[in-house]
Amino acid sequence: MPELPEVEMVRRRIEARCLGKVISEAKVLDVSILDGTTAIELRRAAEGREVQGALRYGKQLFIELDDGLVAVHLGMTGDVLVLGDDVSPPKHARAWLRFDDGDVLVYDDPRKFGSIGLTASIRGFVSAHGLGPDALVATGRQLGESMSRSNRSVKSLLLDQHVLAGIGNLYADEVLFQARVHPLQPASSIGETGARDLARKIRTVLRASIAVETDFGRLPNGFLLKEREEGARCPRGNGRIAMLRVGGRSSYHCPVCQPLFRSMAPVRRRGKRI
DNA sequence: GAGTATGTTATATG
DNA sequence: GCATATAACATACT
Repeated sequence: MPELPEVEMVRRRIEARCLGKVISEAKVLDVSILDGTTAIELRRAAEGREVQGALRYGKQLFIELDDGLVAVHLGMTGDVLVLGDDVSPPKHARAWLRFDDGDVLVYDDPRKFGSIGLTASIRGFVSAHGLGPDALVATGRQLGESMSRSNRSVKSLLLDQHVLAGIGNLYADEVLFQARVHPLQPASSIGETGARDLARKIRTVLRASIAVETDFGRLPNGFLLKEREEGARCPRGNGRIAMLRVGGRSSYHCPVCQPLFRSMAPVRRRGKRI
């Protein structure tokens, strides 16, 4: 489910359905999803409060209450549903907020990699977690700065939330395909121009997905996500899609469109002499 | 049973 | 201590 565009969809859902509602009951069904808080604390923070906003930073979601924010991370399989009183909750509901009008906001998460916590401010949360700039607003300069001083592969950097917040495995592949960059290309070889182009492609790809409500089938032609599997035809007609592992994650790419250029000298660390 | 999965982080390694 | 790579987390599905 959840990379930046999917989280943005959830944010919009909450904004559309929950704004101005007062929480009558906050219930935690599985405490293992709580991060840095307890069920008691969450109740105290939420019950009787009004939902004033739904915000997002990278993949992180925030439900703004009168006094503080509920921080929700969807992990790998998390989702937030807003259901009527009469609808039975999904099988893997882990927590819910019931509103005074009977609607229920349900946090559903089969694999329980997600989390729910409390925070006083987004600024504080972002700095405490060391998150990089949100992928939708990150500049080429910011990206180039991080890339230039890393010996890692460009894909590992795109996935690193300390560098850039919001890109996950699927969108990383799409961005690299659009930019015609091989996932294993050393980040330090990307250069200023390359980083500017990557930053542009990141915005294009994320916006395109949000525009089709993350329904990959409705993406325009030319998007890898429409058919991201080994042996599929390259969307540009240049060959077959191949898969390799980068940092333990499957990485689909077109070896023809995205050749690997070997390679440049690694970044020299401080203090090293030849 | 084996292998895979949209994420993060603790732990290991050099 | 730092940069980087890998294992582990829990569950469902092919």
